[in-house]
Amino acid sequence: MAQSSPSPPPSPAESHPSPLVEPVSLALESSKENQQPESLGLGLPPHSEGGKSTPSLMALHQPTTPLGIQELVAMSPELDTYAITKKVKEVLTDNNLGQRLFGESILGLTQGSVSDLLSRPKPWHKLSLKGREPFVRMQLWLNDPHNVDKLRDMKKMEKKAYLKRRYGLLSTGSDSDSPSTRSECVSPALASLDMCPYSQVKKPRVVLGAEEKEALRKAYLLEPYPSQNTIEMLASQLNLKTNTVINWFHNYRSRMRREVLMEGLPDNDTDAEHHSYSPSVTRSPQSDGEERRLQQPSGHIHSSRPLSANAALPHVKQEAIDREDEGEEGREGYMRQSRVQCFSMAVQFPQLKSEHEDSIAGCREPLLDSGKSPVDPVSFKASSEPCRSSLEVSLNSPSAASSPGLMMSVSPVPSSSAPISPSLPNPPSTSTNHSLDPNPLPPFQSPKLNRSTQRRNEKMANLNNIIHRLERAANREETLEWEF
DNA sequence: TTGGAGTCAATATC
DNA sequence: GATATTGACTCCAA
Repeated sequence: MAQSSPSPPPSPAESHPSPLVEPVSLALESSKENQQPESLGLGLPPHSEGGKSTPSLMALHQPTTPLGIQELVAMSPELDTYAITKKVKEVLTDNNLGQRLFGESILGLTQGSVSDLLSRPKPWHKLSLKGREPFVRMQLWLNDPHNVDKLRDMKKMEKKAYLKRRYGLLSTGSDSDSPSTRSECVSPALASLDMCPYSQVKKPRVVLGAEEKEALRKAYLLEPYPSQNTIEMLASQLNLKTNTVINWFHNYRSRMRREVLMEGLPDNDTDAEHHSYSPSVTRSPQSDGEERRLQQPSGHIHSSRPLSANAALPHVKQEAIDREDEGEEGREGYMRQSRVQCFSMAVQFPQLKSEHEDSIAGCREPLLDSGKSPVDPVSFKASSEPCRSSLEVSLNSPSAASSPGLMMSVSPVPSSSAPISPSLPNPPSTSTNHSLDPNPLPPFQSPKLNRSTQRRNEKMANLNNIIHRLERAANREETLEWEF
């Protein structure tokens, strides 16, 4: 915090992420001095509420507003999170203002969170109320004509405070606003010297090695939702705590899900092509919602009842479209298409199976190349879910050739979880046996789109490979040994 | 109890 | 030094 006692955040009652990061009262406060009502609104899109001020916005114009940010969020019309983050980044960059300052002063978030938000904003409709809060704050801030000035002032004050602290002009205990203060205190060096009270509570951060991550990714490909048993085995094989493995799976699912949400964004400067989530290096084409809906109702997509292709695909398409979120036609349409395409490819799999009974070795390679192109985690649940409870995974490190030393023995249940329908109508611009072809599409798109498509297809191929293997195992009741 | 969402904060990278 | 990544954590809902 730049100020030792910034004015209280708009909603004192609600949770602030950290005592260290208390936002100033942002635009709410600014309304006291700049009574420019139209500039303080949330930037209502024309379609929302007829473009008129909502009660929340009206309240914003009153300095004594009793409304907290949560109320504002609850009453806020849909905001374009991408546009907001884009604009915020622009303003911050143009004015040489850092994410940390902005986050702590305006959003009440730490730098890492701000970075995350700015580079990977979720669509508004995918956000919880709490998740929308920062975007409302950003919008309010953007609408404040003096936003930059205020932030600059804070920057100056923060610098002053820092210098004072640094040169002992201020008692060290008097302000805890700067993260640097704390980080100094908890630096490993100090911690190890027991010079800091925090050292007694702070655990050293676990840093997973590349091999461990790789192994976890591969395990994830097999079981995105591993059983306790699997987790424990993974943990012991990798010499990690079970909690670490659990956390890793949580985080990975969550982050992959978010990557999926980013898929098909319009070409703002957070172009989906350019900020892929590193753990996966690539992204997945399906969303969480899709994942769930595909495994839902009467079961899974892997119905044991043979479905006619012609019946299945339109149904799936319709379902995907029906449940797809309203609005954002461009993005969503794009995502929709890829999801449907991916799904339809997945359902085609049984057909492929017969064509590639002996292709396990061949299939393995793309799977193992997960650093390059892991399968869509999100969609994977849909595909793997039926097998989930039936996958017995055992790890035998010594026998594995690759470095993490992991081997899984997969013993799926018999065919109740098995395959779906055979041939489906081919999605446009894909070939009939594309699922094992890493680059099935002709380069008919722009280089950027083409790369994206290729990547997506690789992922689809991987997904199908996995499904293929699971299906085979299920059908043959055989045990597959999956090498890591 | 489990999983998703959101976040912190240490660390890595630019 | 600023930003990105990521393991860990809290909260909440099912």
